[in-house]
Amino acid sequence: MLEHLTPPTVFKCLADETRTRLMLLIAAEGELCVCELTAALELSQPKISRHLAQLRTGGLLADRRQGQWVYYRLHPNLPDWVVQVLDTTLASNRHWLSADSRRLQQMGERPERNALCCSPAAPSIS
Amino acid sequence: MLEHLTPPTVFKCLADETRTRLMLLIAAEGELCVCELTAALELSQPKISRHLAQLRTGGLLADRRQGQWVYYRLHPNLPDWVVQVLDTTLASNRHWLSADSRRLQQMGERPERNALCCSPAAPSIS
DNA sequence: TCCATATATGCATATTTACTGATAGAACCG
DNA sequence: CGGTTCTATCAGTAAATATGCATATATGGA
Repeated sequence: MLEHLTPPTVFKCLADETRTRLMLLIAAEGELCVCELTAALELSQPKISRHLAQLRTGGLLADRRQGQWVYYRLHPNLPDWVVQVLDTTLASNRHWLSADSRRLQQMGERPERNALCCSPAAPSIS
Repeated sequence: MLEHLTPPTVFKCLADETRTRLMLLIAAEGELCVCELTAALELSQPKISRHLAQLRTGGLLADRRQGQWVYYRLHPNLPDWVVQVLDTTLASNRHWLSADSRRLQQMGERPERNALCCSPAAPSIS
């Protein structure tokens, strides 16, 4: 299903500042909901949602709804090389992402994640 | 000089099938001239040249002229994480690149590379 | 100098992609 | 049910990007 994730397909998904920030934040945090991402990136909700939809359609992200919130995580069947690319990029570009990370940490009243029944999402890199 | 190579900037350069193939072939081979790349990808010379120019302008490739040929290699000051991303992608997508590699190997009368005075280009991954 | 080969670029066009604002859908709570 | 919050999508438009063709530039050799 995800085996047609060719290199240019993946890079096209990442070829936008908003989408790169979304992917790296999610790779770093494990799972985030739309409102958290909207707050972290300080962008309009429709804009965030549209880019998330693009990443979901492209097979890079998976989503689950819990109550009123929709949480996004890296797609569980993402090929290893893609995860490696994200981790490598994240590891060397923490400072580039730092403002977003900070806004996320300082965000008040973040929705609480309830444990998943089967497979809790973990960051691909701590 | 290359420190403004942010993740989205790099991914934008790679967000095109032709450019991804060019970058991975060059990463695999070390140094290739325009006519070799044109033969490997079976695309028109202006198209190849234009994409190479874009990669050069973006700071991903460096070029040198030797006689009538212009050779392209990964930019020597490319940040480590970019090289890692390329190597990771190449390692897991050899089959995707195989037709291009084969055409390159089977190409007749490839121009001969003379040794550089200072720093011979080596593949970033063998 | 004239010609052949290799590479780069200008221009017009076509395609893709992103953005804004408005609105629709879904879930929760009283 | 009615209101509120969170998320998704639609329509129209603007902007960025890719392409083909012709042509310009550069090098080497007869």
